[in-house]
Amino acid sequence: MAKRSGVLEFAVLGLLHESPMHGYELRKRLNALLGAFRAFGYGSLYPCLKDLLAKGLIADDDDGGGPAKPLAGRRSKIVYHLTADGKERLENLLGESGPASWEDDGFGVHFAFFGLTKADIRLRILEGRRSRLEERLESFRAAATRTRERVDSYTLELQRHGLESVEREVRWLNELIASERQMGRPGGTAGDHTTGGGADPAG
Amino acid sequence: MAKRSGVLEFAVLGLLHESPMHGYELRKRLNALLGAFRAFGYGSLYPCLKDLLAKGLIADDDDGGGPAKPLAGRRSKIVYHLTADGKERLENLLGESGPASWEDDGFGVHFAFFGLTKADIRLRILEGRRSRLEERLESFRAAATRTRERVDSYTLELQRHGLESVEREVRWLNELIASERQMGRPGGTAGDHTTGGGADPAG
DNA sequence: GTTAGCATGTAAGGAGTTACATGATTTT
DNA sequence: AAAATCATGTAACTCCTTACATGCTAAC
Repeated sequence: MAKRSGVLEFAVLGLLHESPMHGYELRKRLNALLGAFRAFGYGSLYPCLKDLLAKGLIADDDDGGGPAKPLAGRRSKIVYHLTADGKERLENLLGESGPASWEDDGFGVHFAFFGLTKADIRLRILEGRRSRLEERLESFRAAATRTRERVDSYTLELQRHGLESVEREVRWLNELIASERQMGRPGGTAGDHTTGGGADPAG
Repeated sequence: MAKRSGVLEFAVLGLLHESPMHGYELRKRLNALLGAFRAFGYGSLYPCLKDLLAKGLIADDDDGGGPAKPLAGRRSKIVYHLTADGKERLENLLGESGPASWEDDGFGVHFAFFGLTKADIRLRILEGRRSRLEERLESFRAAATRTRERVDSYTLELQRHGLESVEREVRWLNELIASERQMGRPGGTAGDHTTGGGADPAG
């Protein structure tokens, strides 16, 4: 049930919430936004837009906008925007803080739209992610201990690097969580967020 | 065409090359080996074994081994081993050094079996991976520069973290490449490999 | 006026996940 | 003998990728 929870759908809704866009531009923004951990092609994006359109979560500006097509029968750009239903769906997605938002993909999108997310949800997602990673660390370390004698140095090196990467992400999360907690103190307003500042992340 | 090139198939062949095993154990070893970046369930593994069996790349010990089943009609363990064809296929996979071996998944498996890989191939894969990552860095940085003004601090933080992760992997690769080059010097033997030793990987 | 890049789409299919279903063996 | 864990498997499904197909628009 957890699944990968439609990263694309979420990202598209989130981006269209900021401003209406057409597919081609959407794809660029998408890959700039998620670039670090995910990339989509047109073959994924356009069918997704089609679905969202069919579900009534987005609409193209052509509907009721009169003859907006400048030339022949086919328009060359289709600008999509969120509908009321789409906004509602996005709100629901933004409100989720379960397992789906801790997985690699899910976490990435959720984090990318933290600017639209309520403070308590942000914190729960960050903490969920952290314990997810800590679980992984434990099982890696357990597995590493059990099989240590019979692996070559390359395998070992791969495991070491993987482990360090995860440890690094945990430290990152710790900083973010601390920062969130400090922010939440005074009024409880979910407004502005100054990115850490200093806090030199020396190992 | 590059595809994701059957990570599972490769990993299974590689593990069975070390020693014959049954599915359940294979899965544990698999997830210990690749754990850092990939995990598979039985729903993936068993169909894969079935395929490999059908292709004649692996065989279960039951074939020609007489009545090895200790009890009733159903055996409770099925131990697989590589066939000659399977060994050949593995050799081919180990000899690949194209784009498929630079992608996230592909690289992971290839690296996991560097112990079985020839020195020149190892070097080519490491260098291929490095330039792949450097391409990514460039396009990220370009995208970041273009869209900098209109993203919130969380998006920025996500991109920064992603960028640093990639930079970190590049540094790791640099160390590995240097180590490979030094190793290759004297006799040209692809035998033993002492893992770096010191070389404190401080940021 | 042609190349390069913008822009939209579809059909076929690969790769793996989830949930389900079942039985054997070991531990308590 | 109950519980845990070992062990094997299947069917339905989701999500995404690849390759293909097409036309518009700006630059050179």
